[in-house]
Amino acid sequence: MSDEQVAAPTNRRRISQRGIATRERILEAANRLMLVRGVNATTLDDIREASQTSKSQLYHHFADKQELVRALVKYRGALVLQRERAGLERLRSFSGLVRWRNALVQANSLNNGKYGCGLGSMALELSDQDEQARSSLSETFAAWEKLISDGLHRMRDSGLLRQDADPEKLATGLMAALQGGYLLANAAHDVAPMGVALDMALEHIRSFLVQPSGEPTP
Amino acid sequence: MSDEQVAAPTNRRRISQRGIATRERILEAANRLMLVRGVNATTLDDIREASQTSKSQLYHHFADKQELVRALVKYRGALVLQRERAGLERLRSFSGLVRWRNALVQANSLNNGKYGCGLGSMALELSDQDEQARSSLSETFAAWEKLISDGLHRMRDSGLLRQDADPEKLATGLMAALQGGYLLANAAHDVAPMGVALDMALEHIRSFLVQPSGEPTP
DNA sequence: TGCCAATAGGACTAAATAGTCCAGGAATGC
DNA sequence: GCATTCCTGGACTATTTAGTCCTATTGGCA
Repeated sequence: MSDEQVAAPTNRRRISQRGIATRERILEAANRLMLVRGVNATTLDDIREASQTSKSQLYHHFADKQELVRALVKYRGALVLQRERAGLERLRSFSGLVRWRNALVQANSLNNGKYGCGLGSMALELSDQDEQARSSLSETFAAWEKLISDGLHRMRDSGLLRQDADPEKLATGLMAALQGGYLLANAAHDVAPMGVALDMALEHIRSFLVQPSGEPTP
Repeated sequence: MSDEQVAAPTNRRRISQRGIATRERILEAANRLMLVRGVNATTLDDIREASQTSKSQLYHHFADKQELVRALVKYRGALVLQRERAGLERLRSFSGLVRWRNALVQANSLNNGKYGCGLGSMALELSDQDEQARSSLSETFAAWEKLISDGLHRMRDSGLLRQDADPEKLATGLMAALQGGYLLANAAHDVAPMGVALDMALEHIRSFLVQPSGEPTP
């Protein structure tokens, strides 16, 4: 309930609390439905019903479906970044990365690998269909990677990582492993490949530690 | 023209060459269109037009759109495996992996990262929508990974890889890096992240070489 | 309190799209 | 070469779905 700004409207009209709440309800419903069914397979009537609103409200808050989808891209991006910021902004050690990895794997295992990453699935579905959505998603991925690479920079600055470690490339590799892991887990309906993929990326990062220590990643 | 069996029909009816050719033409058009627009965003009329066929032919060869999509999943899977078999079945050295990586990156760079992997994009779009398609895709991924892990087994047996290398896990990690790389490249419309992701996976494999040798991956 | 814009409800329209049907032409087996 | 089955063309229907419109209600503000 602390994320009202996540759904902040962009227009200049006078706007009431009730209107904001409705808009939020629509986005929340779209988020839920489109995560499991995909964007194109979700109809506006589905969203209308799930959000307990009406057609006119949908079109009052969003010009058309495309604009709703674009708003959803931003909405989801803000949610993911909010969540990830919480988990990554104090990252200072390798074990912190392991905890981060475990949290993601555990969350995904709750639904047996289904649905995957909300951003990744939109990325494949929309990238070749809506340039604006694509670039918005691309920015979100970049911001997400930056959260990781910032942490790796801190680790390098504090002498944990060798100087020849490249935080940006390591972050990109980790993100690819994460997204690829989501994808394979989704296809297999089994979280295992996601764990394997993330472990590979973590091992790679570990190889840049100044003094390799600790157990192999679990 | 050596891939007629790729589109082999499954029914028991008497079937003519002409019928096979039409079916093939439909699948080929569906393949092309759905790669760039996605499955759900491609209509049967699009396919009818692109394949120079008629509605009745579509429904003569496929019960409905879902069955066409399922056939496409198999068709694409067969094409990918055919291509990958050619590139992987003689894999015996680390430099062979590097060549394989370069070929994939180069192919993807031709369209600036767009469209991604035909299997990966279907996986995210269909996995939560059509259980049959999902399991078919999952099998194809497994077969693809096996091509890789078989090669890694050969490398381990010949003493190139250390005994503690786990070919199956390494193959899963490599596949995740590949799919995640495709996804990020598609979102960014830039092939670079795909290269970084594959390099990470290759470095990881290289760390299991008995005597690390050669230049860093390009 | 009363005005006015924002919000809500929901029937309705238009367009897109999946799916059906039938009649005629082409292969194939006997 | 004839009958049977497959194959093709395209008009047609039914359904789904995006998008519109009109009326009623609510809430903020002078």
